[in-house]
Amino acid sequence: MAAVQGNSQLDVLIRRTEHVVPREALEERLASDRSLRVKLGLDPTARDVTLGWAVPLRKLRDFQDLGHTAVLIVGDFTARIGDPSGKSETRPQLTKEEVEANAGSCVSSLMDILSEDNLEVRYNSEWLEPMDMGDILRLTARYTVAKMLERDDFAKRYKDNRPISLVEFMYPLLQGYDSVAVAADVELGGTDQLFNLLVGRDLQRAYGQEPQIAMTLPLLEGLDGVQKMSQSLKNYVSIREQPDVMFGQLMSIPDALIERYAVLATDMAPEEVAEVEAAARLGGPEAGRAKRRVAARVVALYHDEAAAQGAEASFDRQFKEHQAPEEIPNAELPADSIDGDIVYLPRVLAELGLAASRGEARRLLAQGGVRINGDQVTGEEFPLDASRGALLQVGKRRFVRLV
RNA sequence: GGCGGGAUGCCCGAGUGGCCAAAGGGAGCGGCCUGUAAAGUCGCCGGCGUAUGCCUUCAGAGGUUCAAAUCCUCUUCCCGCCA
Repeated sequence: MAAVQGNSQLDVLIRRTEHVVPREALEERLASDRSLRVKLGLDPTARDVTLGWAVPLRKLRDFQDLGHTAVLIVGDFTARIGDPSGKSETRPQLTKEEVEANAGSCVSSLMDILSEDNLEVRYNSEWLEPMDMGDILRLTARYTVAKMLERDDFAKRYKDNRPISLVEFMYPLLQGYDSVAVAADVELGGTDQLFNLLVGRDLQRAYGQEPQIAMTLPLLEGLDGVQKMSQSLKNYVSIREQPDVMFGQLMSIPDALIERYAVLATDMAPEEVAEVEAAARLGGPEAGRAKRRVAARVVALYHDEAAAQGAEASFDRQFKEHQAPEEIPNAELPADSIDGDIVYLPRVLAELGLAASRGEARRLLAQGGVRINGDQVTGEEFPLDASRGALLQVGKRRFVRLV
C-alpha cells in the first residue's frame, strides 16, 4: 500500500471532487487497506485529451499513485449507441470501424496522465456484445421508467415533449453493468455523470455486489468561459498543445475563471490556489499576474518549467511588445497571386490559409488587420519586390515569412 | 393507423410573394484600448480581382408568377398528440 495513509489519503482523493456518494463508504474501503478498483469510462469518440477531460483522469492518477487500480473502460460498445448526457439531443451512432479507429490512439494519449502501473484497460464490448435478448431483458427488468425519469436531462425533455430515445434509457444501464462486470469499488466521472454512476450502484446491488462509490468531478468551463470544455465546441485546450499556444489560450480565459482553472487544471496546493484567487479578485494587473501564474503552471504540468518560462516570454514579446514570435513559418508566395510586378494580397492570404476566403481577406485588409513588416497595409496590391522575404502578419497572432 | 407541428446561413432563431444574401442572439474574426488572446468599445461576419455588378444559398425535385425562403404538387427526414 502507498505511503499516504488514513485521512491524508482520503484528503488527497477528495480534493477537487464534486460528489462522493457515499463518503463513508469510501472511508471504510480505504481503511480496509485493499487496493481498490477505480473505474473510469472513456468515450472513444474523443481524439484529444483536453484540460477538462484531464480532471477525472488526474483524479484516477491520484488513485493509482496511492496503490489503487485504475480500470479504464473503453466504451467501444456503448459509443455505438450514443451518450445523451448533457446534450439534450440524440447523437448519431458511430460505426464499429470509427470507434475502433479512435480507441487505440485515445488510450495512448491517456498515458500522458495515467501510469502504466496499476492499470487495467477493458473494452466493454467484451461483456456487452455476448449478451442475448434474455440477458438484456433481465437487465432492463432491474430498472423502472420512473427511476430513469429522475435524471434531470430526461425529466426536462419529457416535460418539454422533446424526444427521448429508448436507447438512451439503455445507456445508463449498460454503463452501470460495466461496473458489475469489472467489480468496481469506485467510479469516477464528470458531474453530469452522477446519475449514471448511481445506476451502477443499483445494478451492482441487484447483482449481489457491494455498490461502488460514485465520485464526480467538476466540469471545467472552456475558453469561452461559459460552456463546458469540449472538442465539439472548439473551446478546449489540448494537453498536447504546443507550450506557446497553450499559454496564449490560457491567457484568453475570462478573469472570472482564473481560480477555477487554478483548482482544476493545475497541481497547485490549496494555499497557492487561495493566493491566486485573492489576486484575481483584485482585478487589474494583479489579476493579469494571477492568470499568468495559472497559465505557466498548466504549461509546466504538461511540458516542463523551461517550456512554461519560454512560453510566457514569447507571449510578452508577441502581445505586450507586439513583436513577431521567434519561430515563423515560411510560406511560398502563391504563383497565381503574382501579376507582373505586383502581388494580389487577398489571394495570398486566402491561399496561405491566413483567411478563409478572398472575401474575408479583403475585409481583413480593409479593417487594418494585415501588416507587412510591421506596417499596416490596406491596399489589395503590393509590390512584388517588397514582398520577397517580407513578414506578413494577420491579426495579432498569425505570422508568415514570405519566400 | 389518424391528426397536427417542423426542416432557414457555423449554431440558435425571425421572416408567409418583391424593400431578402435574408432581422436578432451566440460563436468567430479585425481595429482601438489594456493587465493578456480578460474586460470594455467600434466594426466585420456566403462567394467572386477589387464591382449602383454577377453567382450560389433558406431539406430535395418540379410548378405557378414579371418576381418565391415565402404560393401549389410530389419526395425525404424529424417531432408531438390520439389510438
